[in-house]
Amino acid sequence: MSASSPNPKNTQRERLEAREHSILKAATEVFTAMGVDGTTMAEIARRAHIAEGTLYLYHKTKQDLLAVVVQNFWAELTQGAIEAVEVNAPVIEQLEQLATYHLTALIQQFDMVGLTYRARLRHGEPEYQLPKIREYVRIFDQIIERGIDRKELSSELPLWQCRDVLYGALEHSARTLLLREIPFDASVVEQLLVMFQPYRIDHTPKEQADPIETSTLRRLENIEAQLAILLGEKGSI
Amino acid sequence: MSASSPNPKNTQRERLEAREHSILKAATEVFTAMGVDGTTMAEIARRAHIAEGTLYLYHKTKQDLLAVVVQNFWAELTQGAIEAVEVNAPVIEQLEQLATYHLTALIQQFDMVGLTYRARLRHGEPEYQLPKIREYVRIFDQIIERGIDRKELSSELPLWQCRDVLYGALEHSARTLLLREIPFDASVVEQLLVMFQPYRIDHTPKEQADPIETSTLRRLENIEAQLAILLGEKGSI
Amino acid sequence: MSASSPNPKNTQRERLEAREHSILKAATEVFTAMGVDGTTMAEIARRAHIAEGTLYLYHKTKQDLLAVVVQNFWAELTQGAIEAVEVNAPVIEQLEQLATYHLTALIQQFDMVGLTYRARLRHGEPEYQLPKIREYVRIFDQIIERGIDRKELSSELPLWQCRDVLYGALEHSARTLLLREIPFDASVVEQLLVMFQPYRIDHTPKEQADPIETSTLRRLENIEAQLAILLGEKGSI
Amino acid sequence: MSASSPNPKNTQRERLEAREHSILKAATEVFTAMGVDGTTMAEIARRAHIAEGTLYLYHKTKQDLLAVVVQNFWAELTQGAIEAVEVNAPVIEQLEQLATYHLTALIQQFDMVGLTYRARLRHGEPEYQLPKIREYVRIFDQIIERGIDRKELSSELPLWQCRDVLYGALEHSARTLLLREIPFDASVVEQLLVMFQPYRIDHTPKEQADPIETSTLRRLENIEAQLAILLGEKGSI
DNA sequence: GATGAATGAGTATTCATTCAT
DNA sequence: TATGAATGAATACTCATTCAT
Repeated sequence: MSASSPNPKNTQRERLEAREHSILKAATEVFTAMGVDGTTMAEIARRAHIAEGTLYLYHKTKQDLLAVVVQNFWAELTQGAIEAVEVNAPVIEQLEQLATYHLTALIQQFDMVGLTYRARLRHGEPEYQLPKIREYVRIFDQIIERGIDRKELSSELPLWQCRDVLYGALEHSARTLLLREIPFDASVVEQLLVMFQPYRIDHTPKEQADPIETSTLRRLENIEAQLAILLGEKGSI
Repeated sequence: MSASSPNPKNTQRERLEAREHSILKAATEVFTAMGVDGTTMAEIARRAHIAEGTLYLYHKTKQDLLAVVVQNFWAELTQGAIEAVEVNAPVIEQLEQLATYHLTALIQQFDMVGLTYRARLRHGEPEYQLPKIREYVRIFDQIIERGIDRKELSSELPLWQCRDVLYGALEHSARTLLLREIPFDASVVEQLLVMFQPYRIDHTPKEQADPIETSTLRRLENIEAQLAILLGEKGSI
Repeated sequence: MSASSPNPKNTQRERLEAREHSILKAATEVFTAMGVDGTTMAEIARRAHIAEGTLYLYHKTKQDLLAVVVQNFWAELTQGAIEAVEVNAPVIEQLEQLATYHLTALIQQFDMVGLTYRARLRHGEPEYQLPKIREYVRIFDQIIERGIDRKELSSELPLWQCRDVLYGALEHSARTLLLREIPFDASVVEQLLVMFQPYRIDHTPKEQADPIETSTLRRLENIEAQLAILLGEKGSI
Repeated sequence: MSASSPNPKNTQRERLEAREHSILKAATEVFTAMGVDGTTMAEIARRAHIAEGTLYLYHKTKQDLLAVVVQNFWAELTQGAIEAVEVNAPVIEQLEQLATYHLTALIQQFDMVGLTYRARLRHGEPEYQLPKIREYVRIFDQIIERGIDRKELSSELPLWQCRDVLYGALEHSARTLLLREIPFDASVVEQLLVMFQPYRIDHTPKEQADPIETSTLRRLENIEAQLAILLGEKGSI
């Protein structure tokens, strides 16, 4: 690297990255606008200002390209969610922030949801989990964990049941809000937060839980842990 | 056809209906097994034991046939839901029955959910509502209305917000339960019913169930269910 | 079947057969003229006056079509060979007739030899024998068998060694004769027939023809043939 | 390479030759294993450990590379044949040695025969002769010439007819022997050698050929020579 | 109504070849 | 010379839909 050129090697790499980016941009536009079947590799290439063959240097298959587009969406969503949540706020507020962000984002880019389902299909395997979705989902889990750590939430909270309810409800609500052409509705989020009420821990001192009951809980936890091992933790998101 | 036949004119009509039925059956099988893109009109015709051209006497396009298949599914789902709900039970129980039925049915025929989304797409129109789905959704509304009539629920209850949460959560839960190969999980339904608590009008004041205790019981039930799976009763609900 | 139409059912069948025939004709022309790789399904369809898709109703694959074209060639060759051989002539003459016919036919349609090799390739199997070739080859065997039956040939004759020598030599000779633009050369056939001398059972002892004398005559005949070419009768055999 | 190296300039040339050699080796392997169509320049480059573009510095097109590969094969075959033939043995034995060598070699590397035919095709030109094959074929001619010189063979022997029969028969025999999974069969060679019997000159004294006949022969030879000129010696191998 | 042969538009993918570094 | 990223032409095959019997 000579002094006259601060990053000469990058010239090439940067070009490649710029291309990769323009391909992704073009693909996202076309997939979103035309749907998976309506999308042509030729059209993506045209919009990315490259030759059709070049597309295949970056993505082996139309399906692969779709998967990358979708992954990309969830990665950006993750980034946005991280920024939307104030870590120091009460967890119940954090949940509200996450839910609000999720609902808003889905409403704005609902096409990506359809693409996500199409991207999951994989050689007859029933479902192919996109890794980036898992990362996104982790944000919810982290908030709950934080809440339990801070004694704001009961450790009894059934994690994935709540998670499924939250995301499922928000996704579906986004769909119908779009249908009704309503840009956003906070009451949906409110409804959902009710779900967490039973697990909120009031810090005003109250009676200690029954010690016998407590020991029962501990035994239950042991059993559950052992079951999880037996079941191989199959299919957990 | 003998003269003794009570409805000779039906012979012809019956034939048509039988054909229509076999087409629908074949189409449902193929769409479900092969996906929309993997399905060919030729294969449907073969399974229905009719000529390819005949298909088009009954359904103008592949899309239309898909739509009818999907409509049919929701119509049958509606029928099942009506039978699953005991009109005279407390509405909160009716909601539980509906939710349980819905979750169970989706888990068993989740492929139809994917088909439903594909059937909605309509030549660039953003969404094409399938009428039969509306009928299905009405069942929920009717229960709520019944509850308000009977003074069991507050008229403040935000109807469609709750509806979206309920259906969205159940659909998504069905998806992930399938993924985890769990045949059914009642706790999802229970979580959702909490949502209606604020709108319950309790006539006989009674103690609020301890949420922790409740959840403990639920967890016990889940453990039993999972043990059942391990013991080879997989697939039974 | 009404009397007014002698074969009404055939109308349809005949159409199909006519199509099949025109496809084969077109395919043969194009494959022969352009080579396997130079041949396009579109071009074949065009020449056969049918749609491209129709081609696939008759032949599942380009390879399959090629195979049929080649089979067809050998079937016709077989027919011609049967007609060219006089069953009642001395077997040595029959062999000459067969060899002459074979050489002549190959010279006229040598492209088919190349196609034959290309048609043999089959999914990585080293060689895929085309059944019609076997039938063709049987003609040689039958003559030999006939000769042994009639005591004109010794049963010591090594059947397939001689067969390979005969066909291999004729094919290669056809190739080089074409290269030299010589329409036919009887001396090749004569050379080959020498091979059968040791196995001839001569019933009427007679003088062995002087090989030199014979070859002199043959050369004279060739000269005449070549002069004929020079005089513009090129192409006639 | 240090200055003590006796030919420092060769370092560079040697590198080039090593590359050329590794390209040829790689190309031969891939063409042989995958067939012409199954072979990609990329794969050849990979096996030769060079960049794709570099291939084109050594060989202008894929066809050219194929031609070189084939030429190379025939050059090596020529070398082997020269070594296989004992110049001092009786010519009939030399012919046997050549035939045996040829048959053996073809059986071992029969893929090259197919490649040879594919290499001949040249942009619509009917045939494109590979020079190295001519050199190989010359070996046969040399043996015959030697035989005539040594008075072991008659000068009447029709050179190229015999040549075609020999090579054609051997090639075809190799093909079918492979098919029958027979590694080698000497009887094929034996069969072929019978062909030369009529032209063998017995050194036991016998009657002088008819002088008139002789002069006739001489006149014939003159005519043939003149005809050859007229025909332009076109296409002779 | 029923048939099924015919249609032909539509496209992902490959790969020999080029050319800017 | 060497590289390997970029090119883009080229094509077999599918399948929803039509229409002559």
